[in-house]
Amino acid sequence: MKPCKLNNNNNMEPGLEAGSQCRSGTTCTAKCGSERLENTAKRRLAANARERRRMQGLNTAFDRLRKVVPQWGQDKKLSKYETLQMALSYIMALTRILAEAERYNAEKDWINFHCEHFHQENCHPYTGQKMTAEVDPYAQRLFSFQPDSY
DNA sequence: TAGGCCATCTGGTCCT
DNA sequence: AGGACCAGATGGCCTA
Repeated sequence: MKPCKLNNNNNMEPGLEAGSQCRSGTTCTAKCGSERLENTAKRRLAANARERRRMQGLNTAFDRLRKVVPQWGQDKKLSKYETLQMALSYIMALTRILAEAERYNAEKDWINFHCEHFHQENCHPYTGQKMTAEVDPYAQRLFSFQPDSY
């Protein structure tokens, strides 16, 4: 039999081992030991259940992440590792898009301002029209996102 | 059948 | 003290 390693039983003094004296005065015999084992087993089962719930929560979070991350081919669901890698790549791509868009807007404003004041005859001021990917080099460059290979 | 992925159990550690 | 978190072990399922 294993020694009384655990000190969580109220009847046991810390550090006592099987066969030594309990607080109640009884010896730590089969009954005491079996109660302790029972408590240990109960706590283990409770811990297992908590761990299961925790992992289920984690998996739910992974499923939610899979839904918002690009999936290359719908046939096979991304593994957890792939999901994290894809999320990382996706966030970086979106960050790049934002940065480029801001820079693009700044350039556009500056050009419009420059035209209004200095070169009106040669300018084609920005009208807010959408540009297609075929004619807009920025759009082509920004949406060429590919997942990292690993 | 080997390898990848996953769920679960378990013991240890940290935190409240 | 008890719960959360973590990492290692193990076994099942699936696919190439």
